Amino acid sequence: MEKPTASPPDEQSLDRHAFVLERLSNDNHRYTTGRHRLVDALAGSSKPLTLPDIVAIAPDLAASSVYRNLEVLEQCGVVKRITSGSGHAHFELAEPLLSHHHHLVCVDCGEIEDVRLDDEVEELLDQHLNMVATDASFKPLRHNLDLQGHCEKCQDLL
Amino acid sequence: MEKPTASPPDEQSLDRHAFVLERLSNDNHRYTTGRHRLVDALAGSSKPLTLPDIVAIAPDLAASSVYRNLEVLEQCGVVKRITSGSGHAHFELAEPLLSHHHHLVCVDCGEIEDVRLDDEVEELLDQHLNMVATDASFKPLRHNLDLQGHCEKCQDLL
DNA sequence: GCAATAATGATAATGAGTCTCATTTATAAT
DNA sequence: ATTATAAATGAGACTCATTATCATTATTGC
Repeated sequence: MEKPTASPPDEQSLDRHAFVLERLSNDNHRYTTGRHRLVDALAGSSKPLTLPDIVAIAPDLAASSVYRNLEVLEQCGVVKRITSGSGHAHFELAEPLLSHHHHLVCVDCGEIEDVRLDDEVEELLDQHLNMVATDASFKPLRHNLDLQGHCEKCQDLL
Repeated sequence: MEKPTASPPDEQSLDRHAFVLERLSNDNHRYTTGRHRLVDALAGSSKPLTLPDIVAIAPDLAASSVYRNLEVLEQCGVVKRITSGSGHAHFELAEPLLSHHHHLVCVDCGEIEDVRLDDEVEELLDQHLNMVATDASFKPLRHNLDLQGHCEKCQDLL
């Protein structure tokens, strides 16, 4: 066989997998097919996914392995965990793989959507956050900003 | 006896309790001594508290009742729940009782501290968030912003 | 005071996430 | 290639924060 991959490896996914491989290797981890599939599932979605979402997309992945791998990938900086409180955590690709953005969190159904802010706003925000962090002797790593409210779907259900 | 309260009821706490009473009454709930104690515990701390924190401060409160009352108070808009992912949720008084602020979340020990941003930054942020929400047909209720990093205490442990 | 109703608290139940461990798979060395 | 070494897998047991249950107790309206 030549290359009967289900999804043709476009340039983007090549870059992505190269990046993931490097991050994993740096920490003496292997880029197994299970992890590959997990990354593909996350990359294939425009929204952050829960564990049931992931298993629904890739039913042959074992839940326990997915949880373990999400943790490994999170520590390597490949995956970001979003804990909005209601039930399951959500997961998405981390910042170098997905550009910096924030979330619209629906308080009704728990779904999460991505949004991006203007660079100038983001920059101003960062400056001020660094200021207040310094005042508190706090060493900042990253910031999270989310907007809670009602998503379009849940507004219709009224 | 006249007024042998442990903490003398200053003006602030009178206001606070009047506010809580109104919010509870509006929803046909009673402002019992247990709920009073819970509000006092939250009001007496400069940081958001976990359930173990609360029970440590007021050991005569039953955990199950505290959880139940936190939920009731949350729905009445008196308490705000903060879920940072690591173990216990944190709780603090909600916005009308505590001025608008954000959080420094320590990724090592999980402690949460309050920070306030300049009004102008906050306003600009709100404007932009409303804009992107409108674009996504999303009805915003509130925003959360937190800075993750290492708190002063945990930096010393290196 | 006397219903009617809500709150309490001890305990059981839930469920998302983690741990275990025997088996499988991938890397490294010879 | 073959083996030796180490990591990954997957099924299920387990944890533990949070919720639900329910009999008892407290509070409010009449």
